[in-house]
Amino acid sequence: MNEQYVKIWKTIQLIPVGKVSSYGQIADLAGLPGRARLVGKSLKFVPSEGLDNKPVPWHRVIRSSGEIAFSPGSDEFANQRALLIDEGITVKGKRVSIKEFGWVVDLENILFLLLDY
DNA sequence: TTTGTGACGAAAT
DNA sequence: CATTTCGCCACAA
Repeated sequence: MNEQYVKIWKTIQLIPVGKVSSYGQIADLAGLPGRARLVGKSLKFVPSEGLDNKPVPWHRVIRSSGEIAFSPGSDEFANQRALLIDEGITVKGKRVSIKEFGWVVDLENILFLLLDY
């Protein structure tokens, strides 16, 4: 099991319902600055059963530009979009309304309590 | 070993 | 806005 992936997944589990984070932010919070691409890669292997008996809300991770990473029209795109909307997050086209719901910057304040570095 | 490719990002143009 | 350029780096060919 890849150590870095686990750290990334654990960090993603800290994103509250109704909020989103970016690949880069997750990388930073996971202690892997500059490794946004690695986050994307890890999401490909997210355990569908979850981790530590908790789900890994991969759909709450989007680009720093505020857009969903998948190409509009793909099944993956439709899937993520639906999951976000189900949580009450508005998505226009491929753009998530960050202005309304914002990034999970507060994560930095509670991170040290939940993650062991 | 070199090269191309990513669920990326920031800055410059 | 959109495009380019460069940084990052695991992985496959």
